[in-house]
Amino acid sequence: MNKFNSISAPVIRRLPRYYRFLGELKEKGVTRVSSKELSDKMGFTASLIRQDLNCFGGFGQQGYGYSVDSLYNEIGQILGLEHSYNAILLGAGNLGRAVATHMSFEKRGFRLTGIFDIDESKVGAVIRDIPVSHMSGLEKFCFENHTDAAILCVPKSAAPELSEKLYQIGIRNYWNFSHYDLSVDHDDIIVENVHLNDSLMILCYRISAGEGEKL
Amino acid sequence: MNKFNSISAPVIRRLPRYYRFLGELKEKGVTRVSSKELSDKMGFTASLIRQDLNCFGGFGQQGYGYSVDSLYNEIGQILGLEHSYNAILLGAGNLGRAVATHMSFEKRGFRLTGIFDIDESKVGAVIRDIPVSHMSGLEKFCFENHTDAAILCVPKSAAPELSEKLYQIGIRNYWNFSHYDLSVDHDDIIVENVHLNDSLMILCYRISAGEGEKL
DNA sequence: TAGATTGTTAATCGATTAACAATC
DNA sequence: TAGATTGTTAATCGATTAACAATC
Repeated sequence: MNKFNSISAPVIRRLPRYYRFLGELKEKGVTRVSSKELSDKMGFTASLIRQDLNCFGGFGQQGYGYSVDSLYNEIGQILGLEHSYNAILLGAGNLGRAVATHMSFEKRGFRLTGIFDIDESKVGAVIRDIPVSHMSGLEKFCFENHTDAAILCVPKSAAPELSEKLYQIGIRNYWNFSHYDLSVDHDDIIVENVHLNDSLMILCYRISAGEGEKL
Repeated sequence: MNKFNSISAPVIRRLPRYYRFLGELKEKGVTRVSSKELSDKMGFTASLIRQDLNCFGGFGQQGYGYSVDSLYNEIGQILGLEHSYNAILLGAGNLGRAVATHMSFEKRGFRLTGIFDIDESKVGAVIRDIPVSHMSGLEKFCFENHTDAAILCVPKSAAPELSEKLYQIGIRNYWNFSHYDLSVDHDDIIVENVHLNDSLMILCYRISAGEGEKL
């Protein structure tokens, strides 16, 4: 419950995109940028960009534009990337392993502290310096190691029971790759869903509908 | 360019969710459902549900509700899941392998026909009955095998050049896991993005902002 | 028939765009 | 100073919700 509480969802969803484009400009050595230039690059209107950025404060300078470097940093701060939230991964199958090895958690405000699977044959394998533990040790682990968030890479069938367990343990933040809708059971949790099936079906729809525009 | 051309993006993005919940009801043996019941389950208002479904036709029956089975089938049809679009996977790293092994392409309107990687050491490996080919054979493959869509699981740095090549070959539909913005270069393509970094940063923001509501 | 629930129109709400005064 | 570009208010647009007549 801080000062950003009232920021609307569409604005928040655009922040990572700003962050990405500003990062690219930064790498190229660009030091200043106007909302008009960002607009051309990113495909948002300049007006929208100014509105969005102004939700958080006047980062620009009239007649000049925005400093790429400081705007990049500001957005990083707004996103909270300086945090280091402890996250555990549930499910060390293909998807879980890919997520564990593929993501730069440290650059996104997280730290991967534990990996759990129910399959004995996976226990002991080491992914990114972290050994896979058996699910039975989950409770003890969370008791001994403060855990901020859980990454759910388990099959849909395993999700209801597991998520209830995680909730009982006290975890309230979830990055959810399972196709189960966590928010059905509790409404005092934060869930960010990655529904790959849904995404693929939307692509299918758009191809089928012969639609060429962006969605 | 068909009759669904005018359906708005928010409606389309909700369709897979309807499909998912109706599938669950179907499995449970439920045969009819009212917009009110769906509303309670899914967290959309009953009004929104009726509006959404009516974009595509009057599937319901006044005083009765909707037939779970036929509504499920209708939405499947609207999504175009009966298609079998040929898709190739570019990049056989952790993420690519996870996507290849994890997804039920056939249930979502696709068929995985080829896997390509630039890394010689990955060539020859077999993922889901499909051998990984070297990227150099991409053009020939697409020439000989009709290809509808490309799944991009390559690093951001490789994406601009590769996507340009794919565009030249004639591919216009993309499921994009790379962090590169494909739509920057061409606007006559369909891109469905899965930006895992963005998703993780949004979770970080929401935890940091202490926001408990759904986004 | 009476009750229930849709399909659909109208009202509201919120997000985006346009415009422009402030100011660097 | 003059030109450029922001911050911010007002106008527009679109999506969601509410209401209710149609009808099963």
